[in-house]
Amino acid sequence: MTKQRELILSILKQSDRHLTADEIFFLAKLKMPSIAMATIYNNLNAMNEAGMVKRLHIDGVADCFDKIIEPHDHLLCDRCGKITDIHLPTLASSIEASLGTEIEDYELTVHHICPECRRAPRRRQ
Amino acid sequence: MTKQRELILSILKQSDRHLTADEIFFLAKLKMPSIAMATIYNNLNAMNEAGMVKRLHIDGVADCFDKIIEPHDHLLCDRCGKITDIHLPTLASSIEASLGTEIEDYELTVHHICPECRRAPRRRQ
DNA sequence: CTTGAAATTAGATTTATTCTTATTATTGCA
DNA sequence: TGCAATAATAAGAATAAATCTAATTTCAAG
Repeated sequence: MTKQRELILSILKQSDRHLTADEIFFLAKLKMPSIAMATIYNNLNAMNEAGMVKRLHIDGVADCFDKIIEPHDHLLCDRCGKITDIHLPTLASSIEASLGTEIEDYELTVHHICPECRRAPRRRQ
Repeated sequence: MTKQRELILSILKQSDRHLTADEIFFLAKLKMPSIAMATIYNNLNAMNEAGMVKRLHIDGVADCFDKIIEPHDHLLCDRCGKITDIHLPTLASSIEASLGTEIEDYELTVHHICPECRRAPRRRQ
């Protein structure tokens, strides 16, 4: 565990949002000005492989990276773009039951219009 | 509905796979050599917005485009990368029930190891 | 203190996608 | 039919995310 990796991980852990590589790069540079973008990607990719973080693709946005606390899915508001974590604990097993076969993992992004946007519609900033 | 759009749509409809913009471009050029890549993207994006086709992001691969017949999800083999369509008709309503709110749509990619790969393991080609 | 392995840096490169501008096709209307 | 207005396309330049390369640095072990 290098200093750089520790830094990247702590940035992710301290954030309550999903960060892009670019945002992580910016935040990391504040504490370690010499850090390179390649290091960000090297570490994020390695940690993604190792299951320590999760790469997250949301349409029309650069890939984000998510700290892993417990398995969860994402709820995306199609109006404002806000992403909320959701927990659907029974989903994996119900997918397995439907398919009749064991699964490794899944990625689920649910689209909806969040309550705020229902009241006061507004395009994605 | 322009000739180009018709062509792109027919290519998608005739395919049993998910095609990348590049593959569509190649196939379209066979029938209409003057067609430009920008036209492929313009039309795919427009049709994606209109809900006629669906942009599909699979990790590590260029975005694919899927004809829309009926709502379905995708089963990805983590070994060979093969994508299979799956149908989980009750999922949307069970997500709605879990969340207690109406949803617009969802995207689900299930990861597994396909039967062939279980027998004779092999990396993604 | 050396050595060697592993990680990092810096920046060039790649590649999917979008943008721009000029051109072409299509439509509505006189 | 002719002509203006509109929309779509073509071609290729531009962009930006992500990866790769090669040189440098770090760090642990002897």
